[in-house]
Amino acid sequence: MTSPGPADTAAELADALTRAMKRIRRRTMQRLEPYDITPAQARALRTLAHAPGCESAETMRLSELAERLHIAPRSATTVVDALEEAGLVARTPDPADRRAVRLVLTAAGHGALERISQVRHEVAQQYFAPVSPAEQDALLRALRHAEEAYEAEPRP
Amino acid sequence: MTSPGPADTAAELADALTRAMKRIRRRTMQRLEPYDITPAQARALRTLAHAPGCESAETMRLSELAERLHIAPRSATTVVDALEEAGLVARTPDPADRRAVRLVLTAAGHGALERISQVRHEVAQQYFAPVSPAEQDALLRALRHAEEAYEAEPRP
DNA sequence: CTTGAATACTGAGTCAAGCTCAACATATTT
DNA sequence: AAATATGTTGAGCTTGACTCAGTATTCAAG
Repeated sequence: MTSPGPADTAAELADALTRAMKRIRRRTMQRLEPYDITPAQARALRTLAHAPGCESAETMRLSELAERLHIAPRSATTVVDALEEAGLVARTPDPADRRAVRLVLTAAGHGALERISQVRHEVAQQYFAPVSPAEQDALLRALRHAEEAYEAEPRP
Repeated sequence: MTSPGPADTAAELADALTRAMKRIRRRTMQRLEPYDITPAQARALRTLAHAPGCESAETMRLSELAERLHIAPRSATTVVDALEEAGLVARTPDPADRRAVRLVLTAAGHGALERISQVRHEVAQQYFAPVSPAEQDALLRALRHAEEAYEAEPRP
């Protein structure tokens, strides 16, 4: 509380980040509501779309989805049930392992995903409009820098 | 996906922000667990501490807390019940308006708050360690810039 | 081939943290 | 005196998770 060193900057950075995220999340949710996409579904869809090494096919196992969402497999079943009922995702058999279920995005699922990222883009663009492109770039680089370091050296 | 214009930067910025916040929140929670402070309680305490014009006394009405937390007054009652039971907050009568309840942090409440901000500082510092102080400053300024603009022109 | 492990589904019951609605007591304001 | 504001309470609902336990199918190793 005496000398405004790097400690304070980092803490204030965390605060500023929190505020920004709150704003952006809140708005995104608001604008996604009309489409009947719940936050949980949006998360699942985005996770499903960012399949790991699968460049070509958006196909993932239920267990893998659970892991990536940090939820229990039992919960993932319920989430996928909802997604399937909404016609956004289909459960298809895995040819290689007939116990497994592969989750594939339907056309509607792709559409929903499209809307989600569209809204995210718009909201973010609007929020960051007052920040100059150069500053935006700097921001992005700094965040990526921190993230890369985090990924490289994860202490759980 | 063709021309990396400002739209993409903003969107990627939102993504990066999301990731950063997730990391920081997750870690902070992990490190706060041993103290039996739930996220909701931490939020309430921090809100209570950042009383608006009250530089000297951390005193706030229940309705004000509800508003600032964006929760219903009914829910705020429950939150404060828990906080009071944990001995972190005390309900005291408002001398000026005897319907009202003023919420004041107890000594334990101040202690908890101290731990919370300590942990936040440490986690943030650790996460942003790979980012140079200059970059951190730039980051902070940019975020504040966006935030100020947001506050100035809120379109609900 | 049998056994054990893995993958997923299901049901039951729990929890946290919100919500609404409705009723109520007490104060304040008009 | 009547209307309004502040807070509390109870009941019941919702979301999005959780655990535990049991089942069916399939796979992999002995």
